Amino acid sequence: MDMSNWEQKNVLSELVHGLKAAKQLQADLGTSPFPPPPSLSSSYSSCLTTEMKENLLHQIVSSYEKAILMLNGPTTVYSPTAEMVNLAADPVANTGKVPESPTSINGSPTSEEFLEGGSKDYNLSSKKRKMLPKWTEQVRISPERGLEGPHDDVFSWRKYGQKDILGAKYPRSYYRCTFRNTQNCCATKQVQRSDDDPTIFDLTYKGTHTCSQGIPPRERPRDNKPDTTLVNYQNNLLDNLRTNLTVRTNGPIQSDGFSFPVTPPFFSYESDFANGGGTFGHLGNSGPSDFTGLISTNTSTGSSPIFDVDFQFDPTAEINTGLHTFLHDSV
DNA sequence: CCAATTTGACCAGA
DNA sequence: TCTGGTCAAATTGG
Repeated sequence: MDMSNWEQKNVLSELVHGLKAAKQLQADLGTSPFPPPPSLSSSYSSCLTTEMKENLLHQIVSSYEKAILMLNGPTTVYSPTAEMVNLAADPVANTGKVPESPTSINGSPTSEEFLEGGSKDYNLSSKKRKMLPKWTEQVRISPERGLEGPHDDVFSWRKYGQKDILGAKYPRSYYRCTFRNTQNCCATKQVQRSDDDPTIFDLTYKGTHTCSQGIPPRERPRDNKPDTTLVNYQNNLLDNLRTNLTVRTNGPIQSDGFSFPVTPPFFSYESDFANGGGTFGHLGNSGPSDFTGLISTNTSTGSSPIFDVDFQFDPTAEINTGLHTFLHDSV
């Protein structure tokens, strides 16, 4: 893998950021054998709010996610140019004290974004534009669901607008997180039906969920019993993925495996596409996969390949993912 | 009654 | 001024 200096710097930046957040959390928990670095000591009064701790956790996990993704190669359906969105113009969207946690998605956000974290850096960036990660994906509705659209994923969204877009056949719908007001969650998404293929929807997500949806039930004391809440959560995710998802890739397909994120979560594919499909496992676990999937090629479209993806969770498997925005069960 | 959706108005950036 | 994005009052639905 030949990485450019730019990529190396980004990976390094991610890891440094994750480490920084981890140390801050560690210090707050009082488990650090070392005093906090001077650069952080000013905010080290060991009085982080739960919200701040969760935010730090978010940062840690997403930093690792991004670093891994970068190392795993740039193949993605997301915009490779790190489209960042300035939502500072929306006063309501930025009333929260705790900024949006960086996403796990490969929006290639710059380090500037991370400076918005729950540390003292937050104040340093007060003059900077509030940046939220943005990424897009394409989802094709399945025939049995009709044309109602892929409007339900694992998050609950509330529609707040619809707009006719110049040059587009279909209007664009605007959704925000249901818990925006109650939990200060600034995640939004836009849904736009494709002009070319009405069964395909372009989804544009902005920001990640900081609400309880984005942070699933915390790990319980280990009693060897499966966390049913978590299993339900998995199944919910599974159902939605199964029902809605077809992933469209933009880049050329390599026969020796490729990876792309499907939001959520990310998968590593190792399959023989020349034979029309294969299986894949959850990326990033050294142990058994949390879930597996089946890919079959869909030949109905010509040059742009569409793969039908079927997911299967192993309900007995312990969730251990650092690669999923809302499966933060680790740490 | 409450929550979600609809839809015209409003606003900011290009 | 045009366009995309958001607001918020009115409406709908459970």
